[in-house]
Amino acid sequence: MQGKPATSTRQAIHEAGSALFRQQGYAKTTVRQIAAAAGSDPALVIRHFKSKELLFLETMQLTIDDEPLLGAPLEHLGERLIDLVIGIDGGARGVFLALVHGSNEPEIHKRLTDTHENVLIEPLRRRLSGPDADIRARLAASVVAGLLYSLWIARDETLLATDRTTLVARYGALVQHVLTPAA
Amino acid sequence: MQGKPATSTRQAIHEAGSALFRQQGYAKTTVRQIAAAAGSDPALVIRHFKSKELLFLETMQLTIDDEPLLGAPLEHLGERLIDLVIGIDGGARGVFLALVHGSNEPEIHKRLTDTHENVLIEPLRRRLSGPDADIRARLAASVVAGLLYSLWIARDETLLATDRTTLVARYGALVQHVLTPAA
DNA sequence: GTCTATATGGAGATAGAC
DNA sequence: GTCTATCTCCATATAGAC
Repeated sequence: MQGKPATSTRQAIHEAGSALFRQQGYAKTTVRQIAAAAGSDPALVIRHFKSKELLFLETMQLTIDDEPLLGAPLEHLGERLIDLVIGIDGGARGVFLALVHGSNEPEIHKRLTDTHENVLIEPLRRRLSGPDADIRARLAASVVAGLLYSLWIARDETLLATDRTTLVARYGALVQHVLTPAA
Repeated sequence: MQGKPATSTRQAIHEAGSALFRQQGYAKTTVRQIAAAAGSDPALVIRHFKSKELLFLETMQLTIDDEPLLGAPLEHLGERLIDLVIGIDGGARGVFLALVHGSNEPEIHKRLTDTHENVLIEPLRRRLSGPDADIRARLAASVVAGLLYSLWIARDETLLATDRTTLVARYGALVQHVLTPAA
């Protein structure tokens, strides 16, 4: 593995790190494992990314595709968001869990907080108006995060086995309820 | 520290471990730190508790005082629960966070799942009736967990700074909404 | 850019004298 | 029951030859 161009090695490390962090989390993943999985060695990992933590922060990023939310009618925003969130693929779920489990580390915690703000709160707030738009967006984000907590962190087997349509309808109605300003 | 009775040493280790796990989490707390804080040594920690993990599981336990919930009128259950949960003291909060952060470890994850079931879901289900009592209790537990997530895990500064009464009223109404059977 | 070898500093757990 | 000394294993990160 000597003649490999730099960009390839860097990318191989990036991909190996991303996969291992998602599967095992920050603490249990070692620089040696990443190097082995990338067909490289520990020194290269550090040389390319400065430290294990920086590699983690570079690979563990979550974004959301706004469009389904921006395009949805206001009165179906709750259902739409829950549908989006339940449909999140395994990769993004791994990133979320890695951030949560690793958030003992201050830098990782900061990333988790920013992600909560950018992925959940901000897209909602953009669709709301009125004096308490901000607090309503934050409360709704809490409710959505609660579902993620139950499904992925605590792993409530009953909810995991519940029909998706039911969950979207019932939980979505709840989110809708916080989003709607008091009459 | 030679003449100390066994029960004292054991208890000192128990207390030191409990405090350190709550403050620093599982991964960052070492057996050596626990021993030092207890005025003892690493060998005694293992001798008394078999392993670091078993000491963690023995010290990191959460329970809830049911009475305020059992005594509350059904139509104020939501508010009552949110009031209870927001008032949780720093010690219990530390235990919760240690369980969440440590839940990469299978045994710790099991403890977190059990705690979710026993502390949130079960007390609610006991107050509900009807065919979908179970699912309503689980959805309500999700909503409550969402608040814990926002306040303690993601640490939404705006929500943390929000007046307790407002939070109890608004978020409690939401919980109440899931708890109430569809008309 | 790459990789071998190593520096440096821990960790959890155990053996065995007191 | 207690503690000293140590075993064994592993980590992140770096130095320096190619």
